[in-house]
Formats: sequence, C-alpha cells, structure tokens
Amino acid sequence: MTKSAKHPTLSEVARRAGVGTTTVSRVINGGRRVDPQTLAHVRRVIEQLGYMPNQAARILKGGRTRTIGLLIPSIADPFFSACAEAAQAIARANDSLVIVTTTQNDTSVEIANVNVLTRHRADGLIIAPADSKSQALRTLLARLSVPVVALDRPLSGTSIPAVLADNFAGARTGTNHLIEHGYRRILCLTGEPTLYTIRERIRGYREAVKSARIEYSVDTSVKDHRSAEETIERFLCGSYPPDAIFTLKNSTTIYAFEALQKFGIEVPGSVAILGYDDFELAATVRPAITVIRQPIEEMGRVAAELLFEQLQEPGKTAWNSSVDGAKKIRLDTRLIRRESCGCSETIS
Amino acid sequence: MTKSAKHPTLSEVARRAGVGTTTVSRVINGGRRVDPQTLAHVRRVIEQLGYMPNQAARILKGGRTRTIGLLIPSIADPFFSACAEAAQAIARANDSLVIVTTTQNDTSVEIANVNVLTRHRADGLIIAPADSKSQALRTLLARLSVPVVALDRPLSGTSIPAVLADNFAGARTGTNHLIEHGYRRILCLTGEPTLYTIRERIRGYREAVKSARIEYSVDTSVKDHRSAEETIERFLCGSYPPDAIFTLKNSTTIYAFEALQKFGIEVPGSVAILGYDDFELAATVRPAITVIRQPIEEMGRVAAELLFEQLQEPGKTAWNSSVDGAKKIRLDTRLIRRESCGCSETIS
DNA sequence: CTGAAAGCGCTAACAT
DNA sequence: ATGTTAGCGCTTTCAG
Repeated sequence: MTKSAKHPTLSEVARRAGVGTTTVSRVINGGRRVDPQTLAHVRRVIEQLGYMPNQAARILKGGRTRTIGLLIPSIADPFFSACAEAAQAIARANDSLVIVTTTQNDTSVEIANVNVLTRHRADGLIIAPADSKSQALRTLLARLSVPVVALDRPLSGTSIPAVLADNFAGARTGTNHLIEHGYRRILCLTGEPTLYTIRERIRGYREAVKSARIEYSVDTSVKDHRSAEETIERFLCGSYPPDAIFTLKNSTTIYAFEALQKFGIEVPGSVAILGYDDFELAATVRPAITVIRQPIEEMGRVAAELLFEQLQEPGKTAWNSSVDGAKKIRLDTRLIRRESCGCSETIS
Repeated sequence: MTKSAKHPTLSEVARRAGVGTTTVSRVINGGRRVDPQTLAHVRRVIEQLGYMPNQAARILKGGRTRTIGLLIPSIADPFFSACAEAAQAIARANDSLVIVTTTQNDTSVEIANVNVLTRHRADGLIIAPADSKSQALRTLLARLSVPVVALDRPLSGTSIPAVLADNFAGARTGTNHLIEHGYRRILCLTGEPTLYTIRERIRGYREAVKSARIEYSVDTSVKDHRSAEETIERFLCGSYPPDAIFTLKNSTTIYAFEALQKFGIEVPGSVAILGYDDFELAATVRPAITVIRQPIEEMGRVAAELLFEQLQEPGKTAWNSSVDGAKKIRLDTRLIRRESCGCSETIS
C-alpha cells in the first residue's frame, strides 16, 4: 500500500505522461482539442495514479464553485429534510453540490453559517431564516455578492425572493372547515410563536374566527407533551371548554392528540382536532387526523430552481428597492379531510 | 450598493490598511503577534470591506480543509437524518463542516459522491455503503488517502472501521420476546433483503426461531402498502396462518400495521406485531407498537468521533491487514415493550 | 495539437 | 512586530 501518500497533482500526471500541463488540463476537462492518442495515454496515467483534480485550485482561478449552501433549522425535521432532498435533486441536475448547515433557529448560528459558506465561496444560498426581521442577518446578506433565496420564511425589508407556503390562507381554510362542521369553540394551540409561519397561521385562524363572529382563544405555550396536557386540561376544565382544537404545527398536533388520547376524550365526538402540516402517520392513527398539507417538496424544488435561475442570468437580481418589493412565491396548501374533524361521520 | 462586486482579497485589505499581507493573515488567524493598534485597525478595514478569507486559497496551501463528507442513502430517512444531525454536532465541535451527499443506496452514485468529496479534499468520510461487498467501492476507498468510517453497514474485507447496531442480537431479542409471549407462527416481513442490516436481522430471527424449534417463514418482498397487504393476506389465508409478525424495518412495520388495521384484524389479539427500529408515533398508534430501538444518535456521534480521532493521530490507521480485521463497534439495541405484542395484557 | 508561463488568494519561511 | 517572497495546483492566454 504505497498509495496512501498525498494526492498526486496535475503536473505529476503531466510529467509521468511526458506531456505539458495544459494537455492534462484539457484531458480532465473533456479532452477536446487533444489528439486521441495522447488523450488515451493521459487518461491511463490518470487512472493509474488515482489522480483527482483539486477543486480548491480550480476555485482559486475564479470560476463558479458549483456549490450552494442550504441553511435550515434542523436536518432531523421532516419538513426541512424533505425540502433539502428536493433542493438537492435540483442541484444535482445543475451539477452542483449542496452544503447543508443547521441553525437550530438561532440567528447567531445562522450568521456564523453564512460566513462559513461565504468562505467556501458557495455560488448561492437558500435560507430558512430563524428571524425574518433580524437586522444583523439582513445586513450581512445584503453585502453578499451571491444570490440568496429565502425558504419557508421571508426576509422582510430586503430584495431577497422568498418561496413560502400560504400559511395565512391555509390556516383560514382549516379553521373554516372546523366552523363548517359546526364547531364554535375552537382552541388554537401552538408553540414557537415568534416564527413567521406561526404568526401567519395565527393570523389566518383569527381572520376565520372573526369572520364567523365567534369567540376564540390562542395558546402559544405548547412546547412538549407536558405543556400540551396542562394547557388542554386547563381549557377543558374551564368555563368555556373548546369543542375543537386547531394545532398550528406538527409537534403540537401530536402532543395534543396524545393528550386527548390519554385523557380518554372522544375524538371527534367530544373534541375535534385539525392540524396544520401533514405527517406520515396522520392517516394511520385512530382517528385519522385531518390536516392542512403544505407542498413541501415543491417548496424545496422551487427555491432551488429560483436560485439556479439567478445564477444563470447574473445581475438580473430583480432589484425592487421598495421595502418588501421582493418576489414572493406563495404556494397553495391543501385540506386533507380525514376523521378527526368529523368528516367521515357528518360531511364525508 | 457598490458592494456586490467580487470578493475583496487579503492583499486588498493589506493595501487599504497600509500593512503587509502577513499581518493581515495573522489577524484573520487569531491576531497573535500583532500590535494591538494594528490589529484593531486591520480588523476595522476587514469589517469595512466585508472581507472573507477565501477557503480555497487556504486549502491550496495544503492544510486540512476542515470538511468531512457524509454519504447516506437519503436525507429524508429519519434514521439517517438523525445520524447526520448527531455527526454534525461532533463536526461542529471539531470546527469542521459536514457535506452531506445522498446515494439512494446506489453504488454508482456512491462512487460518484466519493469522487466529488475527494475533489473537495474532504479530510475524512463517513459512509453508509449501499453494498458492503461492492468491489468498486472498496478499491476506490482503499486508494483514498483520508480516513473513512463505515456507518450502519460495514465494508467487508477492508480495514475500514465500522459503527453498527447489533442487528443480529436485536432481531433475536425481538423474536424471542414474541416466542416468550407464546407465539409460534412468527412471520418475518421486510423489503430490501440485499442490505447488510436486513440480512443480519434475518439471521437473528432465524437463529431465535431455530433455537425454539418452531416453524418459520421470511418474506422479503414488502415494498409498499400494496405488497404488504398482498403478502399478509396470502399468509393469513394460507394453511398455516401466522399468529405474530416481526417486521425488520420501519416502513415495513408501518405498511404491515396499516394492512392489519385495514383488514380489521385485532392486534395483538389475532396477530401480534413487533417492529425493528423505533419511530416517532409507534407509541401513539393503537395499539402502541412494541419495537427494537436502535441507538441512532449514538451511532452518528460515535462514527464522527472515530473519524476525528483518526484525523488527530495521523498514520494510526489500525492496520489489521487480515480480512475483516477492522475495528467494529457494535452498539446495543433495546426492546421497547408496548402493546402490539401483548405485553400490556399478559406480561406487563 | 501542444507547451511555457503568468497568476488566482493565501500561508509560511526568512528577513528586518 | 512586521514586511518580502516563494509557492500550493490549476486554468489560461499566447506562442509555437
């Protein structure tokens, strides 16, 4: 095993092959304008040496790095990992590598990651910002010389295009569905109320409830099983117990569902439940949970497409200097009727 | 907005600051051996110019790239995304970036990805090989000059260390649990029988069943809901219907559970079910599903730790030239008793 | 069709 | 404490 030395270089290949470096360079870049004889010979030497061009040296020459950065809260979150997978597929089609970094929804980690990716000279960035309004992040991004696309959450007050789900309309649709079923005391449950998406969903819920002129309450303190149980118990024992629960995010839906199950409350008989965001086993639990489904893969795909589009036509950075004049692509959500809202029994 | 030009370089900073390049280099590398005055000044210029060192140039100088590559089948698979998250945490602690690439369990994609990562001069690789025996992959990896760690699946016949779950013991434990409950006709269901992990689990199941001197059958054709339904129906209508089902992977567990639910078969009354690999809602569905849980995060963490260990002490590549003499870390699985095997009713 | 040579941005001797 | 300088491995004019 003599192979474990360092990496062979292009000039080593050239020397061994008895040709100039230019020729080798041409060979590894497609082999055009090279005599078939030489081509074959050089290729053989490359193979034999196990030569791999050093990406760093190429990058240094100033070209594209064929690398894009993806900044998401967590890679273990099904929503974002699905987005990431979709974005990766587009990147691969564009012959690019994706570097995924996770931010834990922490703006300072986010900024650190943007810096790392900038040092690596990523050609562009796709980011799901923890805080749509972070001044630090916005100014950092503004100074960047590469295109950026916001995913799932916009970057307000910037010219950065965003690919979003229509959280407002989705939540309104969900709430209205519950209202159409006849529920009048719809409790809205969630956690992480600082996130853009959650705020939009709350807005949608409020709008629907207001239009129907019914009472409402929102509780944004659900973080885990315990807080879900406590909150639900409190409301259920209150003077105006809910007849339905609208949960604004995946984990909350699950916590609430389990709490209801634990308390032995009939769903949807005593209390109905409808969740924002679909998840794998929503159709498998009993009762199956009705949800608002987001076009997750499409979001990742569209964001990546948008980025590569900008990479293609440089300078065409749609510069609407007006605040929030940036392009916003809002994708539609869909109501998936299952059993937890009463559909299989009443409406069908 | 004059900022959107190219990236400012170190020598530009030096010129603007009226100092030499060495000084700037020292500043961006910690600022030791630099006069506090100059330090502050240079820092100001850097800030003002929005200067970011070009990683490529540093790499070119030959040092570590502080980048490791992770090759997994899919980023959307909860098992691997959890591993990835854990590995990332370790990488961050070692001040390194992780580049995650997905292989779709396709050896040729895998090889392409190894090449990409080699061109990027990743300091090391963590790989969950699609095929533990792929000759092409093994020779490619053998020529590499960087440390490699196998994750979840070993690379047989190499000196590459592997971090695995004890699939054999886990499956045996699961099967034995079913046997202890009194089940005697335990059907083993799975898909992807070519994977190392699945083969090991089948081995574990066979061993348990053989020791108990009972009949058994394994069906490895479950790919989706439909095939699960067909297979289960076929066995159920057969002359020797199973009284329990042991599923060897997550998706199979879910497909089988849903099929049973759809057919209206009482679980565990008529047929018990036990799954290999835990999943988020296994405790939420009714009945809650008993599973063999793998130490997922630990696997990702240990694999990354092992890699950085090798990175620390170069050359110490535990070179047991004997075939399969490589270090193998086998982590224990755990039986999580829930209801689908009859535990809450019989054993508790 | 092929080669020589000039950098790309940075680091690390070696001076001063 | 700080500047000068020589490459790192590659691409790319510009000449043969």
